[in-house]
Amino acid sequence: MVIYVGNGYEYKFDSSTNTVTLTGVEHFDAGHTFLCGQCFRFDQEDDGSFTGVAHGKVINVKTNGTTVQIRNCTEEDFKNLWERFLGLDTDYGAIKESLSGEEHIDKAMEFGWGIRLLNQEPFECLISFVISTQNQIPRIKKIIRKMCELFGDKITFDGKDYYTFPNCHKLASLTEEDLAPINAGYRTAYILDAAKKVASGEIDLDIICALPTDKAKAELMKIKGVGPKVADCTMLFSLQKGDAFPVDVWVQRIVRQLYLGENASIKEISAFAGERFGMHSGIAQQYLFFYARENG
DNA sequence: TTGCAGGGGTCAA
DNA sequence: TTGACCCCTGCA
Repeated sequence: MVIYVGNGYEYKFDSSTNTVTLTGVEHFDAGHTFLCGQCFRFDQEDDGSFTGVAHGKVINVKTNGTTVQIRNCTEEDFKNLWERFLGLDTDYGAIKESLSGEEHIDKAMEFGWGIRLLNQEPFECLISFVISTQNQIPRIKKIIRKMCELFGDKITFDGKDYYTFPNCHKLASLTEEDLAPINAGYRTAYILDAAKKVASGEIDLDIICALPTDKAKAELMKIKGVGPKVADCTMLFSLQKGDAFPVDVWVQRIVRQLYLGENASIKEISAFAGERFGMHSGIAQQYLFFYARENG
């Protein structure tokens, strides 16, 4: 069975192995997408593929040129979850065209040609980036892994155990003592504050998603441990705010070096992004971030 | 082996 | 605007 999906590629579904194979997919590479720092729950396998958990399910994603293979994936889940999760419903050719025309961003886009913005689950994304503050990726992943092991649900794939991300009610029911084993340090209180505000409805991520970016950001920043950077990451990676431009140390470095000079403030960097990259600031940030980090 | 600096920021004063 | 912050890692 071959079905035209409508975003420039075709897909085949093999029900005997629960594998979806897409052909003719441009602008997508699993390594670029999962290693550019937007998510912490997908790990690389020996064969170069990536396995991770989202939406309470495990999938394995492998790219080879313009072919994408997704294992442990039903046809229904592909259409309802993974096409959107992986950003395969978005026309990256058009986005890149609108961003190009200047040497630095062109070089960054060429380098990270296969990055797509994932559409992650908002609560998981929020908590993950609260954990990310003043922290390094291996430790962020470790804390999240431990939290899922202790408070998520176990699912098995390929003979290995994986764990779902605990929901807001589960986390809101915990104490700092319960969370002590994950070693999140001072972030533990922030995790609990976020979980309680979301569980109680004081912070409604669906409503925030429908707000314009500046208002959504102000709402998110009512949570302890959520400043401008964490709010921008949450909006960009899970609330479809493509104009959000998270400014972290790497982005500061590269924007100063390439565009604005040593003395540019974070405010000036944000303003520059809005003017230069507009509604696609977020994906531009990912290209620049990946380019900066991979090249020191 | 031990000690120290610094890390995908944020809070509080 | 500035220091402190949990804990971990890399590096003398």
